[in-house]
Order: sequence, then structure tokens, then C-alpha cells
Amino acid sequence: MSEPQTSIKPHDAARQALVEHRSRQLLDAAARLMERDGSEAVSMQALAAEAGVSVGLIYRYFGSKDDVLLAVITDVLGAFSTTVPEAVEEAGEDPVRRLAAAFAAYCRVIDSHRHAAVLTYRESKSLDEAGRDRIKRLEVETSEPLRAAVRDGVEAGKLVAADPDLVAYNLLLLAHAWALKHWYFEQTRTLDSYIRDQLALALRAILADGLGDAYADLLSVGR
Amino acid sequence: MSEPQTSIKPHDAARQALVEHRSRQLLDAAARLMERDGSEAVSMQALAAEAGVSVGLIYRYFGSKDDVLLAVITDVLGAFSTTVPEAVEEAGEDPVRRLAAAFAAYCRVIDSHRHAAVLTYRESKSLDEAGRDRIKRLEVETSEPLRAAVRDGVEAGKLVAADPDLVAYNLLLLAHAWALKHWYFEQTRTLDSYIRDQLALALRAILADGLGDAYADLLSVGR
DNA sequence: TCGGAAAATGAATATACGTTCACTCTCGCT
DNA sequence: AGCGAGAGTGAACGTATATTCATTTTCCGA
Repeated sequence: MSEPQTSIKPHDAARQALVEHRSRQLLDAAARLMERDGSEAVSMQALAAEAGVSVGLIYRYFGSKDDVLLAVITDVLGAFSTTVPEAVEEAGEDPVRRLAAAFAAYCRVIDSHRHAAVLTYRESKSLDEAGRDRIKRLEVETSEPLRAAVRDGVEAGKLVAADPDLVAYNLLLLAHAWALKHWYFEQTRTLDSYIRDQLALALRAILADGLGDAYADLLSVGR
Repeated sequence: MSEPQTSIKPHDAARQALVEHRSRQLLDAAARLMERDGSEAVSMQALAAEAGVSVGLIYRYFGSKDDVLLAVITDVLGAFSTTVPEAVEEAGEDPVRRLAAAFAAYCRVIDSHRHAAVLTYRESKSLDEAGRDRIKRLEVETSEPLRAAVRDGVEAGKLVAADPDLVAYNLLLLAHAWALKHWYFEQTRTLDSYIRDQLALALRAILADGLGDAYADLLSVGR
């Protein structure tokens, strides 16, 4: 009934700290590798080299390559779910402003993880069924702030959208598009002008009549 | 100065026919394989099996796997450049109707090659720089009908778009999205309702004031 | 009918990569 | 100081798969 060792607690704490540290080190290395050489370049050996550890060590902290990739994706999705709500709060009460802030925040997170953010689009033989389902669910969940903002706008009579979910999902897609089609958009746009122009276009479709003046600043298009 | 063989001409014709036949056979097999098992499943051995030929034969008609994939993509892009203009012509003179027809045609082509159409999004280590550039150029070219329709609509005063190119490219993206995010959209939509709803939403953003009634049929949403 | 050139075959080769494991190193405790 | 458990190592293994090539088959013209 008694523990074989009395020092379980402190051990566990140290262990946890190490796990935390190694996981972060590896996930950071994976992200770095991805942004530098593309997501195809993330092999276990390359990851080990980038992180400055041995191949075998990775398997002490992640069960498989799938697990690593899953964790990278989860990381990015986590960034959404902290950054975006924050930005929305800062935008104040107006649902239109909140929507604009949410979209901008999405785009900015994606811009700083351009490859990792679109890992989901890779028809990976790697990621198994369960992992894919989990990611899909998370992805839909992280689009919730957008959906909420659109719904609020409709309820407040400031937006008109027959299908708020479609509007929100399209905005999510356009945020992803900044990464997916970066080679195209970068020819003519910066991140800021992309956000501004896409937002202006989207708002034109859903802003209630007569509100153009109130949001003129959001409806302007880049020079 | 004289040819070693007098029968060069007929030979060449027969050769050409064979090349044509084999290429089609292989590209069709690749497309079939892709739609059935996903694009990751297209290995040279699987392709050979699906086409009912030997592995070595593929290399007689394509220099490498890259070449095969490139040809598959080119095939789909070719389908765009014949189908879409056709659909646009059938839609008559009205630029708004033409735009609607173009978008619908895009979506339909994509729907029938859901995996192949989206091969471009695979961050393939396979496809080399030159091939990717060629594809990018072709992809932009195939979006020309959309661009033209939007521009015409603006000139005719029926559409209002600060940046017609962005509008056209977004529509292209939304067509791709039917394939990219099929797992999401299929939950709530059919291809037809997808086309209708996306078109309605997009038109709301760009239709000139007072034209709502004239295009009420294009602006309706829902089942 | 026959010879040979082109077409086709598929086993073998090369390579890249995920995963494992026998071994070494580190460090806290006695 | 010495020991032992857990941390870390990296060569080796298995597998998948792109590519090659020696060999066989097909088929057309003489």
C-alpha cells in the first residue's frame, strides 16, 4: 500500500519540466524547419539535427512522426484560440469591428506560421483517421470567434447574412489563402493590404444598407 | 542526304498514335487512382497496376513521376480552358450571367477531379521549380474567363469592384475550396447548393446598386 | 516465313526515411 | 567515491518507392 519511493513528487515535477522543455524544443525546431525548407523537409533525422538532439530522443517524447506533426498543428490552433479572442476583445463592442479584428488576427497568426498553418491541407498518408478528425474539429472550433462575430452583427442589424456560417468559413478560407497562395498574393500585396482588401470586399457583401459611412475606414481599398 | 528508310512518315504516324494512346491510358489511370485512393496513393507501381502495364513502360512515355503528375495537372487545367469558355458563351451577353456561368463551370470541373484539381496545393518535394512555375502560370491563365467577366461587368456598370483581379481570384479559390474543404462543405451542401450560395454571397459584394431585382434568381440562398 | 527493331516486362537497384535498440552518459543519492 | 535509473545516442533495420536495365514479346516489312 505504501509507495516504493518517498520522493515521487519532486521527481515528477522535474520530469514534467523536462518533458515540457524537450517538447517545446522539438516543436520549435519543427516549425523552424518547416518555415525554412517547407513541410516536406521535416524528416525525423532533419528534425533531430535542427533541434540538436539525436533521432532516438524524439521518440522518448513523441510516439511517432504523426504525433509530432499533430502537436505542431495543435500548437498553431492553440495560437488562434488565445490570440484571436484577445484581439476581438480589444476591438470593443461593435460586432463589425470585432469581426474585422478577428479576421486580421487570424491572418497574422497564419502569416507567422505560413507552412504549419496549412499542414492540414496536405493529404498526408501520415496523419491517421483519428488525428485528422481531431484536427478538423479543432479547426472548426477555432473559427468560432468569426462565426460569433457574424452572428452578433446580424442580430444587431448591422450585418445581413443569409448563412452566417458560410460567411465565417469563407473568411477562414481567405485567411488560409494568404498562406496557400502566398506566391500569388505576395506579387501585389503585403499582409496588411491583403487583410484590408479582403475585409473590404467581404464587408461589402454583408454590411447592412446605409452603414457604409459608419465603416468607411474598413471599406477602403489599398492604393 | 537521303533517308536511310523510306517509310519514315507512316512509322511516325503510328508512333504518335501509340504515344497518344499510352499517355491517355496512363493519365486516366492516374486520375482514377487519385480519386479513388487519394493523391498520396499514386506510386509508380500502383499506377502501373491500375493501368495494367509494367512499371518500366511508364518511363517510355514519361521521363519521371514528376512528368506524370505535371501531365495530370495540365490535363485538368486543359479541361478548364475548354469547358469554362464554352459555358460562358452559352450564358449569353450579360456579364453577370457570364460570371455566374464561369464560376459554376469551374466548380463542376473541380468536382469531377476533386483530387487532381488540388494537386497544386501539395507542397510536393517532387515537382521541381520549373514545373511549379509553369503550373502557376497556367493556373492564373485559366482564371482569365472569371477576370474578364468581372471586368466586363464593371465596364458595363453592372458590377462594382475596386479590384476585379482580387474578386476573380477569390472566386477561383472558392471553387478550389469545394475540393480542399470537401469534408466540411459536404456536411451541409451539395455541389449545386454550394455554387448557388457562394455565388449569391459574392454577387452581394459586387453587384451595382439597384440591380438586386434583375438578378434575384442568382441572389437566393438555401436548399 | 523470317529477322530485327521497337515495345513491353518486372526483377533488381538505389535511396530516403520512420523506427528500434544496445549501448553510453549524467547526475542525484547514499 | 560509487552506483543505478533514467536520459540520451546514433548506427542499423525494415519498408516504401522511384528508377534502371537485361531480357522477352510483339509485330511489321521483305
